[in-house]
Amino acid sequence: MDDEQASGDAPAEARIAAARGSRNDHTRRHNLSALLTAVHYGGPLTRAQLTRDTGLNRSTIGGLVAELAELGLVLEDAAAETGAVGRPSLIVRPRTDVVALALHPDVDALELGAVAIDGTVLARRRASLEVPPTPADTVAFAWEAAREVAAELGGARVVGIGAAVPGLVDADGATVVDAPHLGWRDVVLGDALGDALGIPATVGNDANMGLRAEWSFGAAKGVDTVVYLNGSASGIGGAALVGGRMLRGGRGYGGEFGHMMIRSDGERCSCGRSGCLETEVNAPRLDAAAHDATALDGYAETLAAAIANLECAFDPDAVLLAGYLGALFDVRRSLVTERVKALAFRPDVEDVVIARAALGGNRLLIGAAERAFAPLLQDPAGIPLVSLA
Amino acid sequence: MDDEQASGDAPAEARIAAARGSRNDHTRRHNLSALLTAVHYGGPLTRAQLTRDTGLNRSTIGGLVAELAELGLVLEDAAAETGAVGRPSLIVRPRTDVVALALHPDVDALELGAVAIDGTVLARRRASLEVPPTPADTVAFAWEAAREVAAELGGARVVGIGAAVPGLVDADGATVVDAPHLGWRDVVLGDALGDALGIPATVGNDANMGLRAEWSFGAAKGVDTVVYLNGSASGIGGAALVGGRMLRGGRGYGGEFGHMMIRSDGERCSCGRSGCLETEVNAPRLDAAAHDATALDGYAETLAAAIANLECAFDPDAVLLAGYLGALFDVRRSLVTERVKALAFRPDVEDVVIARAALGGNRLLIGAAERAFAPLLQDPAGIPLVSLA
DNA sequence: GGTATATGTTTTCTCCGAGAACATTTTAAC
DNA sequence: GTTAAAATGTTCTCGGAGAAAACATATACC
Repeated sequence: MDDEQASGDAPAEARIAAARGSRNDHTRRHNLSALLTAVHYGGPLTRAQLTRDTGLNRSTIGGLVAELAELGLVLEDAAAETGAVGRPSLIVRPRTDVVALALHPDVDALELGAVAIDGTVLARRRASLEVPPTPADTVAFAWEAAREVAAELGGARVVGIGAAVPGLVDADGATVVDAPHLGWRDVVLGDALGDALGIPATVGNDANMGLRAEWSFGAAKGVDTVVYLNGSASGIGGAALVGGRMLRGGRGYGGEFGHMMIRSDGERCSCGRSGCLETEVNAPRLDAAAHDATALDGYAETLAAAIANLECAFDPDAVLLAGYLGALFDVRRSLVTERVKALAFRPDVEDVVIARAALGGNRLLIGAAERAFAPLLQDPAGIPLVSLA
Repeated sequence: MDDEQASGDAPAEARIAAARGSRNDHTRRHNLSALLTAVHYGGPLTRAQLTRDTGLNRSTIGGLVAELAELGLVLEDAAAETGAVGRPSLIVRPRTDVVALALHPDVDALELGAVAIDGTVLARRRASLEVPPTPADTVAFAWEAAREVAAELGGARVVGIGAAVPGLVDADGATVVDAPHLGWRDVVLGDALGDALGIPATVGNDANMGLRAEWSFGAAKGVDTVVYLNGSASGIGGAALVGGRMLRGGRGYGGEFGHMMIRSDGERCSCGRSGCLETEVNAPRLDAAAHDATALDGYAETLAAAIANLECAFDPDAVLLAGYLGALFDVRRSLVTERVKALAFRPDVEDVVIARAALGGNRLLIGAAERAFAPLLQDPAGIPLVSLA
C-alpha cells in the first residue's frame, strides 16, 4: 500500500476517507483486525513474525494477542523447535471452534457446511433435488441442517451464515434480484435466513464467493488482480478482484463475463443478445463435443478470445478457470495459452498466469464462509459470536 | 465505507491491511489528509461542516485546521453571512498559491500547465509540432515552460509535476512502456522530468488522467464506479474507476478498452487482432462519415455494443465519453442510449448514466495535476513544497 | 557453565482525540 | 435596547493507544 501512496492512484478512496475522521480507538480495532486477519490467511504465526510483519512493537503485539485470546478467537501454543538462537516465540493460531455456516442452493441440490476460521470444512449436509428449491425450501433446509451440524460440532461458536447463489445479488448483500435457473426474483434471502437461524446472514453471487475462496486458500492466494470464470449448469459466472478488492459495480452486478459478446455472428442468448460467451461455450456443447477434437479446439479458441478481451480490460496477474471451463482448459491448455498470447494486446503477456481453480467441491462453501467471517476479521472485538449448542 | 464493512467485500484489502499495523501518529496523518481532501474536492467549507462531515470533535478540528494553515496549505476566512443563529463558523479554503505542474506530450503538440490545488488552471504554455516530440524534446520544453510559468506566477509553491502520456505506462508511475503514436518505448520519463525540474514527477496514461480529472471536478464528480472512453488521434483510450479506485491492473496496463474485440468479422487492427473497437470506430472513419447518416448510425451502434459489454463487466454508475466518442454521442444520443438499453443484460439499466465528459481542453492538465497532488493530499505534513521563485 | 541472541513482560512516556467548561458571536424575543 | 438562546471557537483535563526502555526468560553456541 505504500506503493499505492507513492503513485497516488486512489482518488475516490481519498474522497471517501474525508467523510470520516479517525478516532483513537479505531487504531486498536485496526490492529486487532490486522493480527486476526494475518493468522486467518497465513495460518499459525509466531508473535515474532507478527511483530515484523506489522511493524508494531513487541509489547503492543503482546497486548493485542492477549485481547484476541480473551475474545476466544486465537490460541497461543508453546513455540516449535526452530534451531535458532534466542528465546522461542509463541505460536498464535486461530481457534478452530470459531465457525461460519455456508449455504449453497443450486438447481439440483441444497448444501450447507460449517467452516472453521482457518478454512477447514468441519461438517456438511447435502440434499439432492428433483426440482430447483424455492426460497422457503432453502431456508427450511438451512434450519434443519444447521441443527444437525450444531449437534455434530458441539460447543462451537458461530459468527454467521453466508449463502452463495447462482444469480444477480444486490449490493445490499441480502437480496437475490434474479436467479433465472432457480426461478427466483427479488428474494430477500438474507433477511429470511437471518430471522430463521438467529445469526447474521449475507448473500452473494456464487462466482464472487468462488473467487473469494480461491483468493483466500486456493489458486489465487495472495494475488492482487484476478479474473475468474466458472462454467456450471447455470451458465458462466464471472468475478474479478481488482487491486485487492472484489469488483462489485454500482448495484452489485459487476463481473458478468458470461454475457460479454464474444462473436458478433453468434447465436441468440437467453439474455436477449447474441454471441455471449455463455451461449458459445457451454456444458451441453462441450458434452456433445467430448470426442470431437476440432470442436473442442474451436471452443478453446473462443475461450482464449474471451480471456484476451478480459486481459485487455483488467490486466490481471492471474486468470482462474473453474467448472467446465477449467476442464476445457485442462485438455486444451497449450492451445488456450498460445491463442491468448497471440491475441493479447499488451507486452509481457507471459506474466499473466492462466490456471485452473484449486478448491473443487469445497469452493463455494469456503467462499460463503469467508464472506460471513469478514465482519469478524474487520472488527474482532465488536462482533458477537453465537454458541451453537 | 461502513457499507463496505457490512458486506465485507474487500478480501485482499484486509490481507493487505494485515501487513502493516497502525501507529498512533497515523491517526493524525489520516485526519489531516481527510480535511485537506475535503476542501480540495468540496471547495471552501466551514469548520462546522468539517466537524459534522468527519465526526471529529470541534476542538480537534480546530487543531487540525491550525496545523494545515501553518503548513501553508489552507486559509481561514471570516464567515459569510448565513442568517443562522449562533456564532458564525470560519471558512476553510485551500490556498491557490499551492500548485502542481501538468505536462501533456501529444503527437502534434506539447503543453504544460500550472494547476492550483482547487483545480483552477492558472497558466499554460503550448508548442505546436510538425513531428511527434522525442522524450528529450519533451523534457526540454517542460523545463523552459516551467521557468516561464514560474515567472508568471511569482511566489507559488509547487508540489510536483504530472505527465499524461498517450500510451502504456508502467505501474511504477515513471516508465512509458509503449507509446506507439509518439514512437516511444521504455522511456523513463518520470526520472528525466524529476531530475531536470528538481521536483517529484509522476507519469500516467492519458485516459487514466482524464478520468481522474472528470471524477475530481467534472462529469463524474463523486461517483464511485465509472467507465471512461476517450477517442483521440492516438486511438481510443479507456479507463475505469472501480469502487472508488482507479483500475490499474497488475502491471499498470488495465483499461485498454480500445482494443476490446467488438466485431469478430472486423478489420485487422494495428495491435494484431481484428475488430477492436478502435479499428471499428475511429477519427478518420467518423470524419469521412460526417454527412452520412447511415454510417454514423452504424458507428453509434458499435459504440453502444461496446458500452453494453463494459456495463456487463463493470456495472458502472456512469459511462463517460470524451473526444470524438463524445462528439458521436452528442449527435446520436438517443440511438446509443436505446441500443445500450436493448443490449444490456441486467435489470435497471436506466440507472446507468451515459454522458459526455465535461472538462474539455483542461481535462488532461487537471488530471495530471491531480496525480501530482495525490501524495500531498495523503500526507499533508509530510510532503515538502518547492518554491517556484 | 558462561555468553550472545532473541523474545516475552513490565513500566514509563508521549501523542492524539474526546469532552467539559468557558468565551464569543450571531439571531430572536420581549 | 436589553436579554435569552443557539451555535461555534478556545482552553484545559482525561483516558487510551502504541513506543521505548529496562528487565526477565529461554535457547544456541562456545
